Amino acid sequence: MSTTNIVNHHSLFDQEQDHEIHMQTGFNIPFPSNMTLPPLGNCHDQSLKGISAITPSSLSPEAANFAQTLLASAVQKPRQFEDLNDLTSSFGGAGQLLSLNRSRGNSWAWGDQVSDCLMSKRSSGGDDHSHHIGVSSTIKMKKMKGRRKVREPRFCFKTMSEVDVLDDGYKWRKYGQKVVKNTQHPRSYYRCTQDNCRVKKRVERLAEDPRMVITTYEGRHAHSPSNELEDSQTHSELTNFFW
DNA sequence: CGTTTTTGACCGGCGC
DNA sequence: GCGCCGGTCAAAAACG
Repeated sequence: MSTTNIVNHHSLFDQEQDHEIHMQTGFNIPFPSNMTLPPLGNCHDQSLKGISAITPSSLSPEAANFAQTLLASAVQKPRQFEDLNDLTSSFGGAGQLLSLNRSRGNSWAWGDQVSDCLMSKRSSGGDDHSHHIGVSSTIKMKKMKGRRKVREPRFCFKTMSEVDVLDDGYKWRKYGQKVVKNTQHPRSYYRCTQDNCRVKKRVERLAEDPRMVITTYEGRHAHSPSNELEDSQTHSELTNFFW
């Protein structure tokens, strides 16, 4: 991952919006200066609706963190991305973040619209290889009875990678694996090992192209990644910028 | 021996 | 209401 030179990152937004984002998300959001607006990518995969990023190779931790931060921010502040149908950024180093794109509405970010997506998906019928991201808001329903459902913001991105689990700087514990219909590859479920951190992520391979990995994050970390990087100090300035 | 993975059971939502 | 399906639990196994 050595030197992911994300120098020159300047915000696409004005300072006021930057500040607002920072207030909302608690994150500083650096935007690469070479971001462009590619044509709108069409993803037929329902699970990719919402926000997704396409990467040609495995993500460097920095790039993955950037993707998380940026996308989480987009989930939080969908309106600010309204003008930007897509975002494209590229990284040097280990991984390249080709494009970040979102479909209108941030469908997967907000629970109200999830059902709509499900219905439209179901109605499409046929041999669509799409598979939805299930409604998982009923966490611990039995234990906490009268607790209201809370929809955590989530986002996903697609990566060309040989390894399933991308190193994003966080520690994850696998808690489940499931074979989803019409796919030959199982879907894995991970939870952040940090105490009191309920962030989950799921990893699966794209049925159409097994070389592609779809990583879906749900929730946002309320802590820094617990990396055991030896030279974390040298990268700390970069890391701190992200987190 | 503490932590993580594996894996079938279980649960709730949804369509029929 | 029933069955399918995806998500989670949890006990046992595997790991280091």
